Amino acid sequence: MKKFATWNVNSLAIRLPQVLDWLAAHPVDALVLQETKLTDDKFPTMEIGEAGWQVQWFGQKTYNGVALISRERADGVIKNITGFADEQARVIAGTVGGVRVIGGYFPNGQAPGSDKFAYKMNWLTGLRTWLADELKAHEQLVLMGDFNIAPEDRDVYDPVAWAGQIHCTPEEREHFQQLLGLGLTDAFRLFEQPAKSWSWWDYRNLAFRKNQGLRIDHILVSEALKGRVTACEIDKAPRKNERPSDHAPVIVTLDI
DNA sequence: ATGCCAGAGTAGCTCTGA
Repeated sequence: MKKFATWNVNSLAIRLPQVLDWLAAHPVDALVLQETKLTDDKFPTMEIGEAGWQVQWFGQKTYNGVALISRERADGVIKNITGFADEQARVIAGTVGGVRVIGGYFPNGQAPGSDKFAYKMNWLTGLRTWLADELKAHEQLVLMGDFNIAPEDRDVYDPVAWAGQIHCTPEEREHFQQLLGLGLTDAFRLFEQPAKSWSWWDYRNLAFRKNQGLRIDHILVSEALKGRVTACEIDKAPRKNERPSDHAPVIVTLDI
């Protein structure tokens, strides 16, 4: 049995103690982090290593930044999307125990029609092109991260208000479907899930207390792993911490 | 119609996030 997880921590400098606590309680094979918001020289390599974990990291100043924490050392580590030139640190990939683990912090996109939205579309195309090659090279693959896409209306607390808004545009949802078209499966939807399951809640408006959120953090698995998924859950517990990230971790369990 | 909250850096405000 293997477990993999993803968590947008919204600053690892702030959230490191919570990440170490979470790992101690959830001994996963690999955890990918997004929005570390740290330059590589400031990454807490020591603290993570002392807790008994291997780690690969790829960051920049102020924004973005990703990491791959694993029990076994990750091989074949790649940073960002091969073939897609990018100033922003958004992807880290590595092979852990024979499984290709890809962690991504997908662009936010800000608003349809903006430059940032155009960047998001180009980035998604670049990701898909590269992923096709990764899937050819690695039969067992998990793509995890903050996709910044709510795939369907049931992934949105108020789909009428959010219709056509960022994370919910037809263009973004089409890109999500094209990722599935590569042979990937949304592990969360392999199971019956509670209605109103979200992975992100706005810090404002008491959104968590009112359970007003979006499901934008996902775990997609390759064909070879699809039949091996035994569970996929969102862990809301860390969102109840005193100083939480606005995102919750998502965990997948595989019978491999 | 807008901002709410949170984090980081150019700092005592602006930018970005979702």
